[in-house]
Amino acid sequence: MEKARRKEREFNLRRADILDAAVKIFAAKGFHNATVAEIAASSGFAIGTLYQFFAGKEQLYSALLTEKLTAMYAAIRAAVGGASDIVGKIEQLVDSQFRFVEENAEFCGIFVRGDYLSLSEGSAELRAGIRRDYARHVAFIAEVLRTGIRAGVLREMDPTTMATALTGIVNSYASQWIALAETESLRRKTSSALAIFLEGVRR
Amino acid sequence: MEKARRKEREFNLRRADILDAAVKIFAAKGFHNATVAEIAASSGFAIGTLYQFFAGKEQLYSALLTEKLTAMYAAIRAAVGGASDIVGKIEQLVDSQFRFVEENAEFCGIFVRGDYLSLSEGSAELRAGIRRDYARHVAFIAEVLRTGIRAGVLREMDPTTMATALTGIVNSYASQWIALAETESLRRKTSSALAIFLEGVRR
DNA sequence: TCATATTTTGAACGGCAATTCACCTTTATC
DNA sequence: GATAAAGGTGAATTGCCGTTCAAAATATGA
Repeated sequence: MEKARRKEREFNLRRADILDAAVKIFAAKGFHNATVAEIAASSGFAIGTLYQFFAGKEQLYSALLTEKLTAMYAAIRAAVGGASDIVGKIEQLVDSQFRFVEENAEFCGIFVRGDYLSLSEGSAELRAGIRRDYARHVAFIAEVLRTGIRAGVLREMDPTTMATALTGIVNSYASQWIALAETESLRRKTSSALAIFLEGVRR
Repeated sequence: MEKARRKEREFNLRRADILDAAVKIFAAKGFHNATVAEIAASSGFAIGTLYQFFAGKEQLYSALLTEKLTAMYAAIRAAVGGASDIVGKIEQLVDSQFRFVEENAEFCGIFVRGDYLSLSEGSAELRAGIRRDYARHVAFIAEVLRTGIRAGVLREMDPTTMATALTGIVNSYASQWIALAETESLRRKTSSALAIFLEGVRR
């Protein structure tokens, strides 16, 4: 049936519209202060309609976070995979992360508010999932760094410890940039971040 | 009047008891999922009594955060002030921060939950205050680093940029330590953090 | 000891916002 | 064009806590 195809496409379009409206509102007011009514109004649907797309407010929020973060991690992996030498990979790591933040400033604002995980106790899965994905991301970075150590380019040091430092630096710059709503490109900080980290870990 | 003295002392003791109970509960469940009734029960008072000490739930939470953070920043400044050379100051910075986190693991857990600022829109002051104090802290670190640059020990680079990197590294280690509920001392990471940062910024 | 002031108490109130669902409106099928 | 299915609607329902406040308990002092 060709009908089902179109139906599904339209369903996904509407769903995406809702998510787009939701990002803005969640970023502006946080999970608890955003109301379902507001998201409905902003996306041009009635309250009840949202419940056709998402089982509830938390599921909507959860979908938003999970889908965007998955895309971010994928983009970073792709960028890193594109570079051949370790230093290039580290550069790509920082640069692709900064690029994502710039291109999704509104979404990333959710994390800077300090309340991105203010969920009811019931949905511990989202919390756990986000943590797990983050841990995997750090592990991925550690793996990249490990190859650098093996190759003798980076100094002997626990790669997870190094990866934690690198993500710390990157997140710190990104948070700062979002919090101050700077207009200048965040990527101009790439060289500073790299300079500090690379000199710090290079053999 | 000697009576007033004792009254005040007792008032402060009770107040501290409430805050102690509140830390545990807020750290375990976050601001929204913690109920006033729970905090009251846990501190051994009736609900109504809490309202003699704090005007409301948010004010209680606000007092908790503000007072502890003020103490933390003061402790760090004192530690840094105790060292004479730049490298010593940076060491103290990292070490005193880690010490605070270790000694106040429960409190710091509030920040790692990802919902420490999930407040009603009304109390933007707390949010603003916490941000302002953090910005001041970074500015303080930048000032310390600037002296290191002037002295020719650290490389020429915007000190605020350096400070942002340093706080990023430190926060990253601290968050990791709390999130994983590690039993080993966090301070064993001091040398790694310093190694990376110092090599990264040293001239 | 008793009257008065102070403090404590927790049931009841009230507001808020997520969710539901009976009723429309649109679309599909014959 | 009639009928049915699917999708959309938003007022009403519901449950949840923060907050209040009249009454009870306790402290003060003459």
